[in-house]
Amino acid sequence: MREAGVDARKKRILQAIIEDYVLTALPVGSRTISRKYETSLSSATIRNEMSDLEEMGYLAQPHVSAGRVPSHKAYRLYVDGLLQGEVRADEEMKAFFADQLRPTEDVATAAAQALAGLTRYTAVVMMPKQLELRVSCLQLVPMPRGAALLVIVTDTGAIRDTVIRVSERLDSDALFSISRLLTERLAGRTLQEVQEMLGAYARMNGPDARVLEGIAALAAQMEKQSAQDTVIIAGSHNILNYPEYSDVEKARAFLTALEEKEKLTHLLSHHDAPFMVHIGSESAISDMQDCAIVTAGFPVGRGHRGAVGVIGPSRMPYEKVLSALGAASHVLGELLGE
Amino acid sequence: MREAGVDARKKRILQAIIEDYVLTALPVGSRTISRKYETSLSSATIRNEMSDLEEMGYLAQPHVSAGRVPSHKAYRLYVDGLLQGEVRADEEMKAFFADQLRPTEDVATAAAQALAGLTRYTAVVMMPKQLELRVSCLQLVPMPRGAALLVIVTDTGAIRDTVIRVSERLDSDALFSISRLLTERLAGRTLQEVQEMLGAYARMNGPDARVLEGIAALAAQMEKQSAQDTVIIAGSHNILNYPEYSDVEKARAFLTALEEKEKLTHLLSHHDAPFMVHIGSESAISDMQDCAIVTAGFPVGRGHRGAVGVIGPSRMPYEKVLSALGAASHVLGELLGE
DNA sequence: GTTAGCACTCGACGAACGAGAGTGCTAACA
DNA sequence: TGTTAGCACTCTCGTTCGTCGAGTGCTAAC
Repeated sequence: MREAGVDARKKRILQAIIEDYVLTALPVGSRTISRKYETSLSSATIRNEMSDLEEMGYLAQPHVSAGRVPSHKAYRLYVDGLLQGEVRADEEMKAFFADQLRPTEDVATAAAQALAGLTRYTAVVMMPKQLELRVSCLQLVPMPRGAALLVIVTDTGAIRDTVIRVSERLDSDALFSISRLLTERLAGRTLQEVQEMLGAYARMNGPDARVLEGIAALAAQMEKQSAQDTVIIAGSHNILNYPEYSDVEKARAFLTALEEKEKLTHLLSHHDAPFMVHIGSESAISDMQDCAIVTAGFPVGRGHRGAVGVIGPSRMPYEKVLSALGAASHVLGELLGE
Repeated sequence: MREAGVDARKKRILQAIIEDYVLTALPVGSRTISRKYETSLSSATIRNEMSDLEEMGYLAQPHVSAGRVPSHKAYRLYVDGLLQGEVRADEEMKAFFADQLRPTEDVATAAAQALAGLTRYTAVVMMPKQLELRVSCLQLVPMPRGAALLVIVTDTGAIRDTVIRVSERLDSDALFSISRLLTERLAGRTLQEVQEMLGAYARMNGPDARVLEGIAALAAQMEKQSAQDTVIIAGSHNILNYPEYSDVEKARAFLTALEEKEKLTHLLSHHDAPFMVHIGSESAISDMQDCAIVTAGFPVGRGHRGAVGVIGPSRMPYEKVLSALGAASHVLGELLGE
């Protein structure tokens, strides 16, 4: 083995192969490259180079008389090249977001949907778990027919609500007094503490124990939900648009794998670099072997970080996806960071 | 044509064919029926009967040497028979619901998910549009860092909220005073009126016009959403479990058709009988030609009716689906009716 | 180092064919 | 008159075989 390096020309050829394959999903032959990309070289020359690249593990042949297909290693080289450069945030994506800024918790959902819609891939957003959430405000809003909406707001701005039954006698002023009392007593406490305190009260208190029970239940639910990373998925069946998944069994396996969110969470929660790209088997999720997962992190306050990602076939226009992700993570960071 | 009727034996045979076909999705031969169902008759006899049934339009042959497949007309006869009898509400389904009674608006979502999970088909819930919604209460809940959660509750118990920015000077008492004032002025008004009134105020009022604008925007959004029937879909990719959709193109067409909710809405909103079954082309949604849609209505108050439905291949265990739907509509009616 | 030429390989596609499933028809039977 | 056995017939499915074409690797010439 005299020459082990990937020289500039090999790199150009490899890039051409990748770009052609991303477009067509068909093995790329030497003639195609010679015609469409490296017009100054003949197909024979390209063949020699391709042969070298195959030996180095960057290309593979589905069978001997087919063209070449880029390997995971090739995508990796290509993507690393992209990540070296500046990732430019996609302006279209940013504009898309700007229109529908709704600073409630469901920005994450909106972001996932926007990303899935624009990239035509599957998008995921991971919101990290938040331990030790402290109650900031607690309010009962009157509703018709002896009901009330119980709202809990935490110091991080998380909101959760539920409808509870209350005595018909309580009018809106009474509910406000109760709210104020409860907020005074409970503000600054963790959800855990709130549950404990209310458990104690509820056993003593007679008539309006229902309210306290409702609060305890909501606090419990809120604590449970916030104690684990949550993953939001959008555009899951975009995958059906790609020939890689023209087999229903594969598509089903993919969709089922998406439902089991643990692995996805794991992948998304170890996110140090601004962008990460997991290609093929690197992702360690079976049923997603020929997928790539491109992710970007964003701050959500208190030093925690969430992540947003796009899942599609390894054959993916990484540059576009990266810039869309850049825009999404930027906007999410602005909305959800401190 | 001497005898035009479907006598009892023909009916039994037809039923056997349908039930076998529902299980296997394979054309049913005369031998199968003679062996598994009508053991006292020979296959030749069954063949004669099947031939008659085919002539009457109840059966079809994919090709001459295959077994028979029930036609839409056959399903129709079968289903009409079922609908004559009592539809027993599925106890498992009911129990499932009882566990997670959450009387907020997302019961509809929960119902759809439960139904999709238990039937393994696609489930839809339609909530009818509500015109002339009147505000019952309006409340600002303090949030950290100069924000507030604005909650609007209507006389029907519908809730919508959004986060708005407010002056940092406003503490929870101030917000309550504003809430009380606003509720006094606006309670009983329609969402339309609220928007008009606030538009007028906001132009005059200086500093806290933001709050009024926020309310007007939320009222507008709420009015827009409630002015049209909304459809909630769950388990859309359950369809991939059935051989009818082993072709990716078909599956994709189906999923795309689901996204366009107008036709679905139309189908679900004309719901007079307690149960309705649309089979095949009856449903008039292309891309769902070999589907059946089974629906049940439920009351949502004010004389309006919502509907819950299950969409799957025509080959469907109608009895089970009907009883699951019965349970779902019963529970939804109890939670959402007056 | 590059290129033209050529033999070779392998998958896709279509035709031919046998096996198997299921039918319709006829004739015999109760 | 209704039921059944028997049989010829039809059609699909899977297999095999041969052809076509795309694309390669190798060699020799530039």
